[in-house]
This record gives sequence, structure tokens and C-alpha cells, in this order.
Amino acid sequence: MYNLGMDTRTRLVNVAQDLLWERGYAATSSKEILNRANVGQGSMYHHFSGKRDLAAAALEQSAAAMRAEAEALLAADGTSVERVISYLERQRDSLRGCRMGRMTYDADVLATPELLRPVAETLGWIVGALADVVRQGIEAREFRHETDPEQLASMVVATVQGGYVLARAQQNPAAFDAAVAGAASLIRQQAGG
Amino acid sequence: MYNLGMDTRTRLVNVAQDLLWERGYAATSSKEILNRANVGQGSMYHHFSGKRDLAAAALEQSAAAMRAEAEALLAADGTSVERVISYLERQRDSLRGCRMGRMTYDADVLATPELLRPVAETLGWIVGALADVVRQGIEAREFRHETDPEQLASMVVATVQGGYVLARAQQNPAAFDAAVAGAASLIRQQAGG
DNA sequence: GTCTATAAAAAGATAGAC
DNA sequence: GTCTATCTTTTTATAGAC
Repeated sequence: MYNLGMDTRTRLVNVAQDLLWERGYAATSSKEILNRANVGQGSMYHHFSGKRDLAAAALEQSAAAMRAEAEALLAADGTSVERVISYLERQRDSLRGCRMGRMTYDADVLATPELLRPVAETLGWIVGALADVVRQGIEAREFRHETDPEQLASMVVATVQGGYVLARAQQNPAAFDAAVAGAASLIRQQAGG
Repeated sequence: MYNLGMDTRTRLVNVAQDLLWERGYAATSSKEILNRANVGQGSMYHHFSGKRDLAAAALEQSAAAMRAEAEALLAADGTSVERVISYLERQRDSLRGCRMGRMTYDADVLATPELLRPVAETLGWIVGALADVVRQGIEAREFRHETDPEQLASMVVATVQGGYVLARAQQNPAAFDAAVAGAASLIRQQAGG
């Protein structure tokens, strides 16, 4: 799974990415990472200064991946309205939640600048990128000219993030789908669809 | 703070409520609860079977409080649209986040039925109560008749939950305010405001 | 009913052999 | 570069005095 031709350092980072997504920072032990990566304790301390340092590398990599996915989605063809809706309705494993958003409820992450930074930057970047799409949509007269791009973009990202919370609470992806459908429906209406 | 005329059991539950909100379940140690409540270790094991049992009592109490707040808000005077908007724009300490919603990113909570139940029930109840308000608004012709009450209600609660995530990521309440304003604006438009 | 003392396990980190 | 052995602290839980 994790040790097919990858070097030790890469395996450690990949496993840490998965465990941070599944269990968060505080609830993930170094030992669990080492076991899953089939690596001895000494190797981690050779490549990293400790658990926090490894987690920082893992979060940076997850942040880059998430940003790349969003970048591809928002740069695709289609009208502005279509691209905003496609961000909302993109196929997601909603019970897994967001690997960046979930970190905001990990007290140790909030208290550790190098762990919080990738989270803040990634979510901030996505809101900004969506706001740009909305601005284009206003110029193209797809959205009403009174539309506040930053507010609409924030609402879209918040709906997705909050949809994860609702779905995980019910252990049912339908709760996520309902929230997203509600947002998409309102956006289509105001765009005159 | 916590030991002014309250009995030991009550103090333990109140402190546990606060710490679960601040740090979650896994990251809160029994010792931290006992210290803040000024209670010896033996007392906790006299009143509760252990940390999980105390946390379950604390979450039940927080769930009841949160539901009571929402109940009061949604039962207030005003049109349906006004009541939905008032839920969105209610004054909140947005950097603190939601004491129920945050638990969905605590792996131990998801794996422990007695801890997950109050979370699932409370968020489910709020979505249902908001959907009822929307249904009244459709009958009163405030909302378009094609409006899906469950979807709109889910979107409203998700916007709030996701707004917390955005605000905590940026450590800035403005991110929450923007998301909520975006949702309120779309709802007012579709309601012909 | 409340306390302290203690146990047993798990955590993060270090030392040093290979 | 990687491993195992060990140390220190913290965590949850139990025992038993008062």
C-alpha cells in the first residue's frame, strides 16, 4: 500500500497525510504512522525533527493537492455560473470531510503556526478563486450586478464545509447532497436560470 | 468560576462541557477537567464510570442547551423569511465554532454511539425545525412554491457550520460574516425582497 | 462522597548499535 | 539511513484511607 518503491521519507509523508485526514493531528500518534508506513521510529527522527515537523510536511502536500484540484475545476470551460455550480456539485466522498477544514477543530493545529498556515492559505485561496469566477460572471451579466463576489464565494465554500459536518453527524452523504442542492438551486434562480 | 455553590457532579459536567467545546473529546484529558473543576480523581469515578461517561453527560446537556436556543429563535415573531435570516445572522462567537458540529471531526466521538447521538440528533433537529419554518413560508407565498424545504434548511445550517470552519481557519470572524451575508442575500432575493 | 497514592498503558523523544 | 532499546511524561483507571 505504502511501501512499493517509495523511499522512506515519501512513505512517511503519504501515511501521515492519510492519518491526518482520518483522525486529525492530536489524535494521530507517531507510532500509528510508523506502523502503517512500516518504518522504525529512528527513521522518522532522521528525516524530521518530530511529529509536528512530519505533520507540517504532510499538510503542505495535502494543501498543494487540494489547491491543484480546485484550480483545475475552476479553470474548466463553461459559464461562471456553471463553474461555481460544478465546484458545489463535484463528486465528493462527503463522509470523509475536508482534509484542510477538519484541522480547524484541532486545538493543537490552531496553536501551531506551521500547521495552521497551509489550512488558512488553502481555504483562503479557494474563496478568492471562486470570488474571481463570480466577478467574471457579474461582468458577463450572468450574476446580478449587486452581487458581492466575496460573500457569494464564502457562502459556496461554507456550504461545502458545513455539508461535510452535517453528513458526518448523520453518517449519511444525503445530508451533504441536500445542502449543496439548496445552494445550487438558489444560485441558479438568482442567475435567472 | 465553577465551584460557587454547585455540587461536585454539576461542576464536573459544566467544566467538561466547556473543555469539549474548546478542545474536543480526544484532546481533553480527565486531569484537565478535574483540575479546572477543583475535584479529585476519585470523585469523577464515583459519579461516572469514566471519561466517556462524563463526556456523554456533558454532550447531552450541551445538546439540550443548543436546541433550546434554536427553539426560542425559530419560535419568535416575524415572517418565515425573517426567522430563517435571524437564525443565520444571530450574534455568534464565530471563532469558538459549534459545540456539536465540531465533534464530527473527533474520530473517537464518531466511533462511540453515546457520544455521537446527541450531536446527530441536535443538528438533525435544527435542520428539521428550519425546514418547518420554510414550509410555512411556502404556504404564505413568501418562498417560491418550488422551494425544497429540506434543501434550503440544510443549506442554511451548512452555511453556519462551514462559516465557523472558514473563520477558524483565518482566525477572523469576518469570514463567518461573509458566508452568512452571502446566504442571507440569496434568500432575500428569491423571496422577492 | 471526596481525597491521595499507585498502577498500567501509551505518548513523544533520545541513544546508540548496525 | 534504519533499526531496537530505553527514558520521561502523560493518560486512564483502580485501591483504599478518611
